[in-house]
Order: sequence, then C-alpha cells, then structure tokens
Amino acid sequence: MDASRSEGTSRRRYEDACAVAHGLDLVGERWALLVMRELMFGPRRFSDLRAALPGISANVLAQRLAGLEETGVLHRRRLPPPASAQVYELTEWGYEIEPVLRALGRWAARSPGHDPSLPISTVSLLLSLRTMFSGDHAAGLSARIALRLGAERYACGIAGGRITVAADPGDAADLVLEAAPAIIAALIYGGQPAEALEEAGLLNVEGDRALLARFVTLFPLPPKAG
Amino acid sequence: MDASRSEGTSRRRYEDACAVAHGLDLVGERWALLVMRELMFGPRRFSDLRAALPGISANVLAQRLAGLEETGVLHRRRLPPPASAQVYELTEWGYEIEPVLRALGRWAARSPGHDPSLPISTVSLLLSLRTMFSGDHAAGLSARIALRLGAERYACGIAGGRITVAADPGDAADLVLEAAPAIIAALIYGGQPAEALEEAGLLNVEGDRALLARFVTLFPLPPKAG
DNA sequence: CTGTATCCGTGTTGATACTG
DNA sequence: CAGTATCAACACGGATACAG
Repeated sequence: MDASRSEGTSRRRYEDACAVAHGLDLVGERWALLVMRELMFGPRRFSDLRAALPGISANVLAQRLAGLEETGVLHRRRLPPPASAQVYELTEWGYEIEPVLRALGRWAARSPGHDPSLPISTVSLLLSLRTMFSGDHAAGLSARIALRLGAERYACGIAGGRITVAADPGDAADLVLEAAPAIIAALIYGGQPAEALEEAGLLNVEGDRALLARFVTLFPLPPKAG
Repeated sequence: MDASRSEGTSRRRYEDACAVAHGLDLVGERWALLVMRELMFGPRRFSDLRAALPGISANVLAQRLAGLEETGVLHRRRLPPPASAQVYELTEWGYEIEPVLRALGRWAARSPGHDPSLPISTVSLLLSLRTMFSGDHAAGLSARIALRLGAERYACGIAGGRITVAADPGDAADLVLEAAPAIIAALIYGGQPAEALEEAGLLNVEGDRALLARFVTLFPLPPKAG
C-alpha cells in the first residue's frame, strides 16, 4: 500500500491528534523509555546503556538511539580526545521526560505484581529516591548523604523538605553509604536492617548512624492496590 | 501451535525491579495506554473503544482488555437488563493512571512533530482540558461551561483557579458549546476565531460570549522544543 | 574495545473474514 | 454487538560478523 519504507523510516504511528498518542509515537516503543531513564543522570556510552538494560540487544538499542535522536529527544556527542568515545545525551526537552517517569513509577509501585527482587540499575535507584521522597517525613532535616554505588559516586542533599540527587565526586557528607544499588533498595524500601546488611558484608556505613535511621524512613511506598 | 495463550503467560517482561520498568510491563504494550485513556471518563463498551481508537483491530483490543483485566487495571461488568451490554471500567487503581497521561501529554505537546490536524477523540479533548488548564489564567473566574460533543454532554466547571470536567446531562450553564471535538480543539488550541467556525456551521454557541473569549485563553500550550 | 550491520527464529501486530 | 480465526507483515532478541 505504501512505499514510504525507503530508509527504514516506517515508524508505526497512532494517527491521533491527542498529545498522549503523539507521546507514545515518540517514546512508546519497547525499551525507549528505559533508555531515557538511563540517561537521566547524564550522558552514557553505548555499552553503559547495554549493561544497564538487562535483555536489550545491540541492534534494538542502536535502533532506539537512532529513533530518539531523529525526534530530538537525545543527541550523540563525541567526547574530546584523548577519551574519544561517543556518548548519548538527552536534550533539554529530553530531560523533561522525568515527570513521566516519576508518575509511571509512582503508579506502578502500587501494583500487586511488582517484584523488587529483580536486578536494579544505579539510575533506577537514584530516580526512585527523587520519586518517593516525602518532604513531610523530612521536616526539619538538613543533611548530605554520599552514595557509593559500585564505581560511581552520587550525593543526596536534603534540606527544606526537598531532595537533590546528582553525581558528585566530593567527600563532604554527614553519612556515606557504600553498596550495590539492590542493597540500598533493600535497605530503604525492603525494610532490611542496616546491621544485617553490614554483617553480611553487603553494606558499608560511615558517619552519622542516627541520620541513617532517619534517612531510610524518608521514602514511603504507596499502599498496594487491589 | 502454542497452547500457552490460554493462560496468557507469555507476556514479554523487562526483568527489572525499577517501578518504571514494571509500569511498562503493565501498560507499555501498544494501545494499552490509549485504551485506558478512553476509559478515563467512565465505562465504555467494546465498540465504543474500537470507534474511538482509529486503527486498532478487534483482536488487539480484545487482547489488551484481557491483559489489563488480568493485571487489575480494569474489570468487565455486565450492565443490568434491559441494557444487557458488557462494559469495561477502570478500577480505582486504574483511574490513577491519569497523572501519567497528563505528564506524557504535557511533554509531547512540546514536540515539534505534533500534528494537531489528526482526528481526536472526545475523551482526548476532555483530558487535554484538565491537563492544559492554567489556574493563573483563570484567576477570579467562576463559570460553568456545557460541552455538547456529538451525542454526549459534558460539563466544565471553573472556580478558584481549578477546573473540573465530567459527564453531565444538566443544562444549567453560563455558556454552551456544541461542536465536534476537533472543532473545540481548533478553537482553544488552534486559535481559530469562534465567529469563523460558527459561520461555517461547525460550532454552535449559546450564552455568555464574553466568557467564551476568556475561556479559550485558559489552556496555554507549552513552547515547542528544538 | 566500542559501536554497527546482517542473518534468522520467534512472537506480536494488524487487516479481513467469520461466528455466537 | 462482541468478539474469534486466520494469515501476512513486522518487531524483537540472539548470535555473529564487521568497522573504527
């Protein structure tokens, strides 16, 4: 019927003026939103993305990146020598997908079928902190928590009932947590006691332990549906 | 060929503890979110959904409805006689998908590729009113606008910088607009002057025309990206 | 080592036709 | 009206081979 497939551009679209439908045209394909999730804390290389997305295949990842670049959601950039590697970075508009990720994550957290024991990426954990943080629970608290997740270092600042989460190599922190993302998740969302995780050698704590006790209460999960 | 479809167990899932990924497991399949969109203003029948979703085929719609029912997002209900028809209705949890639809719609409205000239459903238009309404622009305004979209009647209440949109057969309104959804969209978002639409016989206005002039300014679109 | 391209088996999607 | 059956086209994911 149509010969418009010339350059593999036959993206299947909803023919619908609704902005939601158009949004799905842009980021509704399998993996697309998860690729964007992995870019929320800054540019990443192809292989970083592949490693963080269990199950994606190289060709699908390449397709998604090309598609998202074409629609202006991200762009590819070549790092200056000597680190002449290519990275993918969200555009300003691309970063604004965060409210969608938060709303979807918050909604899905109520699902009876949610299995928190599956693997979790660093970015997912950090994003979940932004999503689930409760300003009410943090009333009167002002603190800085360093997170050492594998090789990467992030910092989490809490003040005035708000939270910031960002990459940060600095060392000035009231509390330092060192563990795999899944362990931090078990600590905060799974109610695992820090002592048990430390004894098992899965978690390393430095600094203010009273702050740790408070910190793990700042991210309440919504009640399950059904 | 395979007998595994009877219990729908072959759903392709992201093996990822991230709530966003789980959300995509639930509503990330093609058409799923648009089916939910069409149910946002109350139960609908199979054929209503099919008519409102241009391009969906009967088997895919049936599959989506079955899948969404299985995950607890909607349930099917048989209307009491004599109207013994079957309808699909979101669960309480299902209705809570609205923030996701709003965030995605708001984000996609900034897309340079958004084509507002495509067909638009009644529900899409109503949802867009909730999404794009600006309390600032409505400061000091209190009014009731009746919308007659084809055979269906909805009412839009504005007070205290907030908007409500719901089905309503009532007639008490300061302003009555009667037109196809695409025409209302052209009026509000496309900047089409009401007079031209009336002269073309596409729009019928009753009531407070000064209110109409104000009403169409209450839903500012975000600036385009790129 | 990083990123891309090409094959191929399989499952999903979508149009038409058909049944209760 | 409310779906099912059938089938063709496509998308996905794995493996492998290729290019800078």
